[in-house]
Amino acid sequence: MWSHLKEKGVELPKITSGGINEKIKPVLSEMEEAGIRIDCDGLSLLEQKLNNRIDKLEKEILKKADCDFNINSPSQMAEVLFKKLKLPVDGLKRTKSGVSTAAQELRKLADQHEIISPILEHRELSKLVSTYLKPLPLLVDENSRLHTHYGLETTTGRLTSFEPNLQNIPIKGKYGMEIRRAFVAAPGMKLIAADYSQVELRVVATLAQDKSMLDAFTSGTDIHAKTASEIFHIPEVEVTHDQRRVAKAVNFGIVYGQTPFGLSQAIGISTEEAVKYIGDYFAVHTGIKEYINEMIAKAHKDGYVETLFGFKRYFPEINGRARYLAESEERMAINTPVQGSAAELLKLAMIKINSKLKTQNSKVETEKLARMILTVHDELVFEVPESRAEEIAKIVEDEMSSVIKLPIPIEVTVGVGDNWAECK
DNA sequence: ACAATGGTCC
DNA sequence: ACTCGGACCATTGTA
Repeated sequence: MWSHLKEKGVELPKITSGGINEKIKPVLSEMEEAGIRIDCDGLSLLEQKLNNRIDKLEKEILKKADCDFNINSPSQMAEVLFKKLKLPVDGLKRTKSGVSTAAQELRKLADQHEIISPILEHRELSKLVSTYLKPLPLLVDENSRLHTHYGLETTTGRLTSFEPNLQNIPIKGKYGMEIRRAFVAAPGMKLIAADYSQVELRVVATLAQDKSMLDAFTSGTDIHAKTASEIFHIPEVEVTHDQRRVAKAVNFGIVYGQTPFGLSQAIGISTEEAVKYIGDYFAVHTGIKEYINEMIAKAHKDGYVETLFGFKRYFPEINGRARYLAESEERMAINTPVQGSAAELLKLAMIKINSKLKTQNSKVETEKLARMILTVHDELVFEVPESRAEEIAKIVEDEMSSVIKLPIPIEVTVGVGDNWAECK
């Protein structure tokens, strides 16, 4: 499907998507076995701290509601907010059972009642405690190491992580980094974190042969700033923080098969504005527009699309009468080659790096092994002897950025530290 | 045991 | 009326 890209400078190794999956299985097993060391005391200290705050917030919320109810229950929360306190429901999303109390909706009510702010903070903190701080320490082995399990059964070719899921460890917010600080290197070792920057946008630029995007990545410009200059019709140097934020959402949306409504919801603008931004975007990015049309056409005609390495995803409903299902599958047809090819790049890099590390490790004693211990979609984490950290960081960076030859650079950011948060 | 709701990540 | 890709997991409430 993508063989024509060869003339444009894309060189694929002799491996198929299925071949990659067979080759990565032993790599994943090794990573599962290796695990990652957790500072349980650190987590439990943070848990206590958050629990104290949660207690205070709970008292505050119940007092402001002037009744007793279960804050963790969306239905009871809706009852209190919209029946007892009579907060306005217009413009709020609804669920099957009533008015939504999702954080995104509650934020719209922040000015209406002082109960909203403590509720949002309570939600945030109780999420961190119940999903991460409490369960993770229960799962460590005798060496304080956490062993996730990796799965290969996704519709796009990405990996999954479960029991526990280590691919959704917090990073944003007030406490995200504090939690990542508890993912530590063993004594005498360092962690290395290496991630691809904007790999999905680089992949779609390549698949679509979109001139504007290829130029941006070749010259190393800030891709979101460039998009902002295109949709706001201003010079790149005049782009404001907020314009860049909007442009970033547009770029993300491209990869997702975005609709004006979806974009408007994502960044809180009107659908009219969203229509304008998307229209102006496609006026410049004709390659992307064509890519989208081609994937939709192919999915309708052949019933599937595929990734760079030939992974196929089928769309059984795309020619059916259910419009919603068909449109949903059209968006998947746009996204799957992008997300799936990016996943294949990372898998191939993992296979190559694992082999390289094996060669390197053959010279050292068991205690000084350099191991790949975690993968999070576009990021790899390693635990390596302190003395070899810089040398191995360089190897990882080189292997990741040269994993296959694209017409544009594949940039990699590498960081070394004593814990995951420090690797930036 | 299961669905609904909500939330974390890329 | 409703909507942008891919996952996993905790809690509540119902069956």
